[in-house]
Amino acid sequence: MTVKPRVLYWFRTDLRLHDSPGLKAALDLYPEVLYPIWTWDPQYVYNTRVGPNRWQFLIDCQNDLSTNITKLNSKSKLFVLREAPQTVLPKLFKAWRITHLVFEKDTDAYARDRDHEVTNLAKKAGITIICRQGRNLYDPDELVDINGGPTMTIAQVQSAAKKLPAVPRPLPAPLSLPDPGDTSFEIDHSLPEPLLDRNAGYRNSKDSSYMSIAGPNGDFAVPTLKELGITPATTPHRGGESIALKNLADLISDPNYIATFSKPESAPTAFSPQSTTLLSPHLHFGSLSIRKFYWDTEDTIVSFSKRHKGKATVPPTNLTGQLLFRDMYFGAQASLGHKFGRMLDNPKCRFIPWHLPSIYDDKTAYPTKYSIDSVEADIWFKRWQSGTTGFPWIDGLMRQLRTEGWIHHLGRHAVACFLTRGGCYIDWERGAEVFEMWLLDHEVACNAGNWQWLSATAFFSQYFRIYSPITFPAKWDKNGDFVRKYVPELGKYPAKYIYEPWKAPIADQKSWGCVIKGDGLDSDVNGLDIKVYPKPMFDFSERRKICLDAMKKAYSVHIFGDNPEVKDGSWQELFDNEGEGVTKGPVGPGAAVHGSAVGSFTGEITGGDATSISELRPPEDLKLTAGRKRVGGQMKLDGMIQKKRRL
DNA sequence: GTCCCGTTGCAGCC
DNA sequence: GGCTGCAACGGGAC
Repeated sequence: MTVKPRVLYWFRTDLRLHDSPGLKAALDLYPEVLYPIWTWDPQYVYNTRVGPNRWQFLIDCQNDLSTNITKLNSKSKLFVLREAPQTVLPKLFKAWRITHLVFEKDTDAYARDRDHEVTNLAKKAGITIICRQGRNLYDPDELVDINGGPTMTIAQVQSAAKKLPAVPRPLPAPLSLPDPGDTSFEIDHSLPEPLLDRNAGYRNSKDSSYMSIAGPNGDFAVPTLKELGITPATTPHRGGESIALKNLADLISDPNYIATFSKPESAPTAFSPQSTTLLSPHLHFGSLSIRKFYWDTEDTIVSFSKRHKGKATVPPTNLTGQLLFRDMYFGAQASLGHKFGRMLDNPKCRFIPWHLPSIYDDKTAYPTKYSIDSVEADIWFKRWQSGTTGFPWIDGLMRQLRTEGWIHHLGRHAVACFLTRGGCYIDWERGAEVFEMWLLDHEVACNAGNWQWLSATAFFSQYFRIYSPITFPAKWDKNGDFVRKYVPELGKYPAKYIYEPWKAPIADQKSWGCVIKGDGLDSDVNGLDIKVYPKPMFDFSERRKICLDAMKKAYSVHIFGDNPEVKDGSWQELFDNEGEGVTKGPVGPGAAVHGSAVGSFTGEITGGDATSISELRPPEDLKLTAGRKRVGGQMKLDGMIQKKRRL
């Protein structure tokens, strides 16, 4: 007599019912019972840099999926387990007499480690594992095999794709699901190791209910932000398969938009509506299938092309091309693993002696802190993060990112170029950490890849192409509507001064209700009803020149993350910094410290509370690491007096 | 070795 | 809106 399969379907990055190759494989087993589960690991919840907006988006996705599962089977729903998969799954195998564990392939470096461990545990328990690829157009591992290494150009992806099977058509959502079995169980709850709580800045209470495996009511319900003790989300963008499919359908109903889309020509200043699809968060959480996106788009393009010969755009600038870039970054990560997410050991990432370099953990080689080689650079970094650089375009973008969790791709270019090779000369890993915390659509591979691209450390090398925070936005938005929306204190400024308000005469500034003054810490002027917007934190053209020279030098040295000089510190001898030392900070690239040695101070990325635009806090709120205090006209920094720079 | 190209720069000129 | 010079990179095709 054959035993009917009892299946655990483990949802991870596929929070949907449509086009789920994994779910189809599970149903094809004709199981006796099927438990749709999600494991929510407290260790991950506390230790991963994630702001309230992304948690909320995930919770939206889970709630929507749970509702949709119940529609297929009134006894079923998404069973959320609040324990690490590595510990809870073996217990479930036993308690629920499971025969099969089914999940979707995940090539993220950390996910591979986790899945490897889970697979071994399942094997030990005699469980059959079924794993299907549904996260990318092409299986990243196959892409890498065909390419013969990490995919570093879009041409490599396109050429490898030609040799791979066509992208499969999306699968329909199932019409019914088998019953879940008896969900009662008696197992010991494994509490996580002492928690680091990287998101303490977002947490307004220490929850205890969270620490129960099946939730406070024992019903495996999706947790709420309140249960997680996290401040409410501020983003208007909401998650879930239902919303994703509706948004996609709305876009597809405009074939002209779909077929003539060209990313470089889409305005980064557009909001309400934005100029791109804003479907990336759904691709990240899997509430939208990439194959559904691809084929709905491709079919629309083909049909449009028949009617309008030569008018449709093509990859890589068109919509399907955007998906190829996603696969390119996944391919790079699939090949390079953990080291793709950082400079150290990364053979493709150029070494550049940025300010605020990472201090890598000796054991894991992960950056845990950063070295404050230049106090001024740390202040620039915090001002960048908080949207108080004094450059309205940069600040508007960072405030949009912080409150809404999404900014246009070219906006990301602008702020990333500004932080790294085109302004502050700060380590791209600092920027990537902030994006990781705040972006709804944060994808490890795409984030690390794009930051390396923009910092011209990998993928891209024309470092002399620098985005101006003044002329670039003006090209799209002469009137500065974007700035008026996200930097409302400048709302009354005329278009002439909207991107460089410091050039306006003081009397005019006053009459427009906002004076350009200080460094972002000032909140009012003599208690009058006049707002304050900071002076630019540096002379952009001066910094541009300094960065260009420094990049030229770094390119001539030509060493990468896996060069021994990077690890042993002897890279310093290769860089002739002509006196621009560790503590000279204010101008020029600092002689950064990597590996063992540590600068005068160390910093850590912390979350600020995401509030509405009008309530955004100054950079102090983001906990200036070096403990900045106002002392007269000077900044006191843990005993060091740093003369304030004036333009 | 040379040439051409690379999803998304800028300023000045016409 | 399109062109060129800027000072100039790396990889691949030939």
